[in-house]
Amino acid sequence: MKGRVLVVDDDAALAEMLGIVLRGEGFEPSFVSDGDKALDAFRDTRPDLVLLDLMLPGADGIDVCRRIRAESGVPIVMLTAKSDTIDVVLGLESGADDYIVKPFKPKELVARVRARLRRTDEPTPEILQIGDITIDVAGHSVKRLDETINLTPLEFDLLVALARKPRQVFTREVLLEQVWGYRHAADTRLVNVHVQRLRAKIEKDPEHPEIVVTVRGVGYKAGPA
Amino acid sequence: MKGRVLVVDDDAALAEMLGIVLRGEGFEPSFVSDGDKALDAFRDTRPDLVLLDLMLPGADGIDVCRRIRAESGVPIVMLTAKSDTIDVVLGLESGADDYIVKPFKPKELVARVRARLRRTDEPTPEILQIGDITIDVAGHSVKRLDETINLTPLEFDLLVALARKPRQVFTREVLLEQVWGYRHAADTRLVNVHVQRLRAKIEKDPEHPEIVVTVRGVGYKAGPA
DNA sequence: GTCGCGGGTAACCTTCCGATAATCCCGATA
DNA sequence: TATCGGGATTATCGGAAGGTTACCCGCGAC
Repeated sequence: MKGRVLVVDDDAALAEMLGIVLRGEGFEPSFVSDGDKALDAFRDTRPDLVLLDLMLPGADGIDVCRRIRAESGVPIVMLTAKSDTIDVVLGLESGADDYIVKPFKPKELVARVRARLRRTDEPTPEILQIGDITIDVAGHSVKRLDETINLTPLEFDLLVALARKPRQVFTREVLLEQVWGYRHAADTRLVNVHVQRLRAKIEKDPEHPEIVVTVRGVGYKAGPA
Repeated sequence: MKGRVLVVDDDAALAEMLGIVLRGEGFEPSFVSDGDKALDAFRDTRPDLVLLDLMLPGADGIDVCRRIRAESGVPIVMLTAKSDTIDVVLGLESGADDYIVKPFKPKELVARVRARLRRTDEPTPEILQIGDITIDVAGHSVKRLDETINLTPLEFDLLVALARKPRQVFTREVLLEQVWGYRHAADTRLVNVHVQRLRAKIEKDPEHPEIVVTVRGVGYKAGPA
């Protein structure tokens, strides 16, 4: 079973206890005490599960939870000081999968961690990033800085095809084959039309595209440079 | 101690014996003989432990085990006809917690069942939250801000299936398989109707759904964005 | 029996999307 | 500046996808 667990908590004594318990059960814990550093730590360690204290210095637990959830579907278990209903609701709304009220029995914690890990045999959801556009492939959702953008199925597929290999140029023929499934298409101008529609929705300034860029004489690519 | 035990076995004589033994020890057994019906029975009875025969008509034991494990951390004890190593390995890999080789002594079975139940420090109450809808899976209850909403079993299963992976899109085919158990269904419009009925009950404004959202050309998902 | 309820089937309506085609724009080159 | 080619833009139409409603069937309660 996978076992990397990131513990985000500023209580040193508690963190030490968690370390002993988790290691004893075969997990590999890593630790960070500051909310602001949690996201960096998450990116570095890519844990299989996050244990997150609600009360933190720096960014608070709910904020951290949302940020992690924005870029990963990793299981998140919240630690809360008391059974405050509001906290619980907020925690779940912000994307946590479970919560444990302090004080808790080590066995209970381990049981919940195991339970969460068991149902995460799927790889973490695929999130693509181009400029300030974020794409959640499994959720078929596209955002610019938390602002949801509505794309048609075709527009979405087109964007994903480009974004999966950023900076690589795709000819119209290749796009027609990958996105439309047309082989040996004669007329490729169809691509132009849909690139245009896509730009109208996702570009800040459609006159000067930064997400889907034209490479004259060749085709299109995602991102600059 | 909790004691609901679901027995999945097609051997009527064995099932009867198990029933007598389990009842005699204070458990509440329920029975299903067909692998295909096991998952439905599991969802209906919400047992505290599952006794699962490896050889079954319909879906086989390993398949059933995986499906149950996909939606619950309930302890699963396998019954195997002979000490076939491959079967044992497969069984444990598919998520079973223990196995017993037939023929076995009733006392041994009871001992293992007790051991497994002891180790289940109360199953984590699975609470799902989508918008202002709260779902208590074990309690089969759905609320909007302390207001109880009455759902039919099918509607409930549909909602839970979606809510277990918020923001992830499910195609109608997948929903038909997960919720209805239909495999390779031809006509998927059935899903539309029940999504519609579900929305009428749980959405504040069914015209503009926020809990169960359509993703055109793909399917449905729980929650926004 | 019959009443009510849950669930499946089907018909109809509405909305939306994607392909085609026609036109415009712009930059490069002579 | 005239011309040409590649790309951008816009309008329109047919069809597909989803929503909505009505009806039917089966089953359990009474």
